[in-house]
Amino acid sequence: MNADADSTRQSLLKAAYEEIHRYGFQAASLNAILDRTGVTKGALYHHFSSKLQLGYAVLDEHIAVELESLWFEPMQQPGHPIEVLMAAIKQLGDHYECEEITLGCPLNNLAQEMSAIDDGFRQRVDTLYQRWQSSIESLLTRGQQQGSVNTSIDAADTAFFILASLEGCMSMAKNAQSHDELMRCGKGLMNYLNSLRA
Amino acid sequence: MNADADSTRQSLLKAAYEEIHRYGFQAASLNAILDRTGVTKGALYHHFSSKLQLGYAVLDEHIAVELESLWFEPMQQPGHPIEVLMAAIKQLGDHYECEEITLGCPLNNLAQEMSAIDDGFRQRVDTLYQRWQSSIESLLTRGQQQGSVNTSIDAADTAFFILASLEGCMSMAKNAQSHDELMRCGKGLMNYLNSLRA
DNA sequence: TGAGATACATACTGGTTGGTATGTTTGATG
DNA sequence: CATCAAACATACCAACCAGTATGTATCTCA
Repeated sequence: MNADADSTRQSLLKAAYEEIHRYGFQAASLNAILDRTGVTKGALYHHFSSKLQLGYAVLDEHIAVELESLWFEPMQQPGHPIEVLMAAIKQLGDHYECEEITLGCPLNNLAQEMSAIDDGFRQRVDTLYQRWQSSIESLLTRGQQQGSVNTSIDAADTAFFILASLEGCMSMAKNAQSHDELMRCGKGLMNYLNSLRA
Repeated sequence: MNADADSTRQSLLKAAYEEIHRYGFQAASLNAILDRTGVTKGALYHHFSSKLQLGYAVLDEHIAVELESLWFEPMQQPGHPIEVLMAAIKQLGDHYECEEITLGCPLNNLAQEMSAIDDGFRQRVDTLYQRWQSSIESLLTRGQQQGSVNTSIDAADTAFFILASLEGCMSMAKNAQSHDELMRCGKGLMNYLNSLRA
């Protein structure tokens, strides 16, 4: 694939991501994506064999990459595990504020919409959630070994609950369409995280 | 409206609820709902002026009623607030197990899908969430007055976080398609609730 | 018993959807 | 320079969608 071809592919992915983020996968219109990019239908079907494959590519190549820089990288920071976690959540909240709270977490949106009706989506989302969860889990385990995190908790279960709460907070904020509600929820989450200290 | 007319209306609401629960509102097909019920299109548009109004009716007359019996009634039980809360959550989890975990919480599904693109849905969901939250809040407040709940927490913020976590847990379980994951998440939630005791 | 409203039933429409068939242009390679 | 595949472009299609126009039973009530 030459450079031009790759750039049209990327612009399709970006436009598809935005369209899906706003309207969901099923309601996302290929024609709208084409209008937005100026790409023609022939070009789209040259790069992606179907709407479904385009959706998978958005997950694999766009959302997964964004999650990498927005979450997995901040989690690599040194320091007190609880504080690293809080900082990562805070950063996620800030980014989330910028790009329209009302659109929700792209990953959670797709999970909600598609996991019950398409297994390809479900498995991809599941893989990302598992990586997400284990990144939290290993942070907690490290803290337990260092003596900075309460050893009476189960790291895996707790990590899972933290992730669920985080998604729940973003979900509630999306519906309330209010940053205040997100902050409110964030407060509850921070309280909980503090209760995990040793 | 006579008894026959009301029963066709109810069967439309039920089928619409099921179709929406599985595929979402936008992807729900009126023809599929008609096939499922044996009702004709003329009858449907006699009872509901549009697909949107049908969707609103599903929220107002089906989901709201279900939430009433599944949550608000159990919350009226006497006893230790934290234990009442836990019992209500457990009951919700049991019911949730029966009717296909993979379909998710009907209210949360609609919130996710529609709140960003239709204000009628958003406001209805918001109202239900607010009632849901304040039912938890008043339980916590009662506990604080009785001395059974930690007085250092903010009842409103905490109630909001509990609700968000609950929705998050159901959301994660939906994607994982596993009751084990729901239980895992429930364990985390129970731990958190226990930490709120005085 | 007759008039009018309620409760349907049937057939249809315009618009949109994802997808395809068939072309043309462009760029790499021998 | 010729060749061939990659990278598009245009026009079209059948299926489906929500919604409507128009007709007909049935039920109520004066």
